[in-house]
This record gives sequence, C-alpha cells and structure tokens, in this order.
Amino acid sequence: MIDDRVQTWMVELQSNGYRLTDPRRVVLEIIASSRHVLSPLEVYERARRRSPRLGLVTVYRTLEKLEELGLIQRVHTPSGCQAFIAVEPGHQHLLICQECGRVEYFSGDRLDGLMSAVEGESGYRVRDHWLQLFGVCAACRQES
Amino acid sequence: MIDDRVQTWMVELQSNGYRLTDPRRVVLEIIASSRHVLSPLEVYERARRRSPRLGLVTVYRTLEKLEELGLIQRVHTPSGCQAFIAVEPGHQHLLICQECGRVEYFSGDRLDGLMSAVEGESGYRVRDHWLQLFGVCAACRQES
DNA sequence: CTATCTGCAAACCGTTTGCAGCGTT
DNA sequence: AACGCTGCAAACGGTTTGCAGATAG
Repeated sequence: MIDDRVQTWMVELQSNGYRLTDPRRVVLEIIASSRHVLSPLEVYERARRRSPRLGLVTVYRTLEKLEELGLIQRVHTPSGCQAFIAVEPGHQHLLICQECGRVEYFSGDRLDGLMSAVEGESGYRVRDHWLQLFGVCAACRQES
Repeated sequence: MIDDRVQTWMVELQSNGYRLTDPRRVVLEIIASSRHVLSPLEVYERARRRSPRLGLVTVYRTLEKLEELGLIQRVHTPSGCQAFIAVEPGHQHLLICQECGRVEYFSGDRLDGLMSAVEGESGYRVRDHWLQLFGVCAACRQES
C-alpha cells in the first residue's frame, strides 16, 4: 500500500518529465510511508540515515515538485506551517495529533448549507474551504 | 466601535502590566481599524506614515503581545501565514477574500456531529478545530 | 526613580539561488 | 550526447536579540 504510493508517485514524476534519481527515491519513500507530518529538516534527517551524501537542498526541491503535482500537501498548524503529509485522494480533511503529528484523513463535512448562508450574508463568492481538526491520538493519550 | 476596540485593547494591555506608549498606540489603531489581514510589514508601513521614527521591531513586539493576550490572531492561508487580524469575540471563523484579504467573521458551524463521528472512528480525542472559508468579496468581484 | 520600552545594528535561521560536475534517459 | 539533477557555498528575507538611551507609571 505504501509501495503502491511510491510507485504512483514515481510514475507521476516521470510522466511529467522529471527524472528518477536515487536521492529523489529516498525522499519519496520517507514521506510516502510516514503517517506523521514531517518538516523538510525531518525528511532530511531521516533520508540521511539511508543516503548520507544527500543535501538538504535536494529535499526542498523534491518536496516542491511533489507539492506542485498535488501528491503531498503542506499542513498548517498553530505551531507552524512547514510540515508536509501525503495527499490521500478523496479525503480532503485532516485530524492532526497535537503531540506527535500523526494524521488521520476524513471527508464528508456537510458544510454546504453553512457556506451558502455565509455567502448570502457577506456578499462574497465562496471558492474554497479549510477544515482541520486537532486532538490527541490514542497512543499519545496513553502516554500521559 | 473601532475606538471601542482600541480602548478595550489599551485597558487590556495596561491591566497586564504593559505600558501605553505612543508607538504602541499607533500599531493598535492600525490593526484595530483594519478589516483586512495585515502583515507585520504592512502594519509597519502604515504606522510609519503617522509615526516615521517607529521601528519594525516595535511592530513585531506589539503584535506578539496582542496575540498573547488573544486580541489579534494570526491568519493562515495557502499564500502565507504572516498576516494578522483582530479577534472578534464570539465569532470563531473567518471568510477571507483571496484578492484583497478582507475578512468577514461568522460562527455556527454545526460540526459537533462530524467531530464526534471522526473521534469515534479514529480513537483520537478532538480538542480543537479550524474552519476557514476563502472567496472573493463583492468589491473585488466587481473589479474583474 | 525604576522598570519597561524604543530604535538601531547585528545575529539568526529556514529557504532559495548560482554554479560546476554528475547521472538519467 | 543532452539535459536535468545534485551538492556545495553563498545569498536572501523575515524575524529575533543585545544594547544603550528614552519614557511611562
């Protein structure tokens, strides 16, 4: 399943004219297999364990391409906005553990009514919405 | 109404042991009276028109205190997270114009059902949620 | 009178860019 | 063989810190 994701991402990169290199493959595998949000530096540190010559710059450039292709997304939280997680097709929203950064995906927000009400009252045309939940995952709850 | 807000903020600052200085008053008035999100630099530029000796550092330090006291909030958008807007008590959510940054406040998201469903499925304890709408305000719509 | 605040300059730190050599295709 | 990619070093830009003098309470 994670391998599927890596596979899909590699195909996607190649069919957009990007080359498949070792450093890139390592970065791909790290984010594809993580259930936690990861900052560029965290990706770099993990990737270095496998590929010590890798540079931080390559991590930034790979993340940029993956984001541009819609394969990963930047996650915004009160404590910072430099973390990334895989995009899970069909699941638009995230539930993020405030302790460890673990992510669950969900969809079905039933906000259409609210959105058109707000649209009417404000005179705005609503184009997009963000919904995100924050909490503590089962594992972190047990620890405390 | 804006003056009320400035008044409230000044009292709040003072009752927390902070001093009321001219540079601070200027910064307060700028954000309190803005219906648009403002970056530190934008606050600085506007404040300088009134108070040319003001330093950018003072803007940062004042914003920090206002945020800490819960009087202003940082606004996160796809195009950046360094803008601030006044907190409107009782209105937890924002609708932001993607063109000009104008903000409308709203509440009543009726997400309790969804939140407890997600809580049950995930094993997380949900502590907080973010809901934000993006669109184009009436004025910007007319321009295009 | 004292503690806080101010503006300046410098430090800081995450991110981006320029470049010469390397590796994919 | 050609072009994209890599890692290094340096540049960049927004934010923070140290400090000496100014100012609110």
